[in-house]
Amino acid sequence: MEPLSGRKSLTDEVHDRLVDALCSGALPPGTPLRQEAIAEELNVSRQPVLQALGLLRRDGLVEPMGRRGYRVSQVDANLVRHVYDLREAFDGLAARLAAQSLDVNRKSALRAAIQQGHHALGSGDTADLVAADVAFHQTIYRLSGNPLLPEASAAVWLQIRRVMHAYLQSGSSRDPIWTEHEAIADAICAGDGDRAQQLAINHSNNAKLRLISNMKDRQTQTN
Amino acid sequence: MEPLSGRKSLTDEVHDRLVDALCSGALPPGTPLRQEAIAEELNVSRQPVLQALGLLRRDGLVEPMGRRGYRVSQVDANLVRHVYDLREAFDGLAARLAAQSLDVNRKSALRAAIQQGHHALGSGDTADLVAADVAFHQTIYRLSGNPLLPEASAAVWLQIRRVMHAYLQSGSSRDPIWTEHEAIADAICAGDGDRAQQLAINHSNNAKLRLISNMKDRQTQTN
DNA sequence: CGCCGAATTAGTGTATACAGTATTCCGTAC
DNA sequence: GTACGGAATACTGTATACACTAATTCGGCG
Repeated sequence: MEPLSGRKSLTDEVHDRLVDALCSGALPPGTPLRQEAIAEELNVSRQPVLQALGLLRRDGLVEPMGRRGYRVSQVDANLVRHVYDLREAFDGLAARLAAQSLDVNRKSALRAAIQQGHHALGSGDTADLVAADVAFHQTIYRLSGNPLLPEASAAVWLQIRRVMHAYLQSGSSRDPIWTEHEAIADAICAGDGDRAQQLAINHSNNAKLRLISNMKDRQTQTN
Repeated sequence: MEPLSGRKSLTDEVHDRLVDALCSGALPPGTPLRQEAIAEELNVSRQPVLQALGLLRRDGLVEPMGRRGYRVSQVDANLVRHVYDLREAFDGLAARLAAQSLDVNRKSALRAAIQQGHHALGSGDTADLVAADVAFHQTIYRLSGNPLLPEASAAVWLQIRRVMHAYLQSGSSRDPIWTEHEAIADAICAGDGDRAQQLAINHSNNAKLRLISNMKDRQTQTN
């Protein structure tokens, strides 16, 4: 039996809740965050909130404003570029390793993830779409067999969630993402590490370009 | 003027102190860690220690043992492989970006780092050698212009510090490292992104092989 | 002598209390 | 009317106190 360590600490729960709020746009960039208000909102003491905010600061989602509380950090095209440069490295590595792995049921795992993606495409719910995308890539990470990969990329993926949510919600095209996903999955199942890596890199690059272009459109739109 | 925010929190200071102790081998793998003892040792309350241990858990340097405290996490060849697979991705990206950057004084920065390395080689102190190696690669990270890179790779580099310290202390050859460093620096200064990336990848790969072989030697030696 | 179960203990995570500091606000001088 | 300086304020971060839980010990029973 596994140790059944499902009982998370309040700090982690607060962290998760804040992450969800930040990535879904419920707390847009610039929003001030005060520990006491959050603690009251979640019915916990300030202590777990303090720690969760410290983690979010490390994740780059939040920045301290002097001694006068925290603030949701801004997102600009430069940040997106840096985030996706890192993602390119993570995804490339993961795809290559996953293709080289000899996990027998990797095909079924990838197929299930793609299935979830098509389901989300059908529902059209933005949150579902983001969740399915994240799940697909986390699946590859898991198949890579490198247990450090998810943790190392966690902060980057939080930023990706935030940016992707805004992108998808703006009503941009959603299909190319999942056709690219299928190509990556095929290469992994075929055991072609080089091709999988290259496709993953291209996928990240395409996403980056789509996002930045979309951001500029939205920016000029609001001017 | 910069905000002069040099005054770090106690949590961060405790974290740094523990990191040093873990990476220098003062707290070898398996050592149990109790919050109260650490707090007393450092003359702080248990609160910053609790938070620092939480960070170390995320970094993978420490693991909780039930409700009976923490323990310094183990190091084995598999972990080293995973750590260096990730390092390969980080270093490759950083070297490529640094070569493409147009920072005018990157040459002097790299030269200074190599200078520090030669100085450490002369002194022969293990801690200095590790510090110089870390500083060299952090310099490349900084030159890459990607501000997320240091934070994203932080946990991996803590593991590297730990492993490298043990390796260098075992009296293994130290020169090849710095000749490889010079080659990487040359490629970056020449603006050859592809070559810099490939050299960085090879460097990481060589280090991985050296480390794993050394670990196996030491293991059979102690049997 | 070994095994089971209650009492003890050791150690964490959370809540509350405290202290300190940057920011704000306001009164005063110029 | 504006600039300066000091008091008030609004936060954070740290220390202490509390609660709870799993491991350990020890006594009774088979």
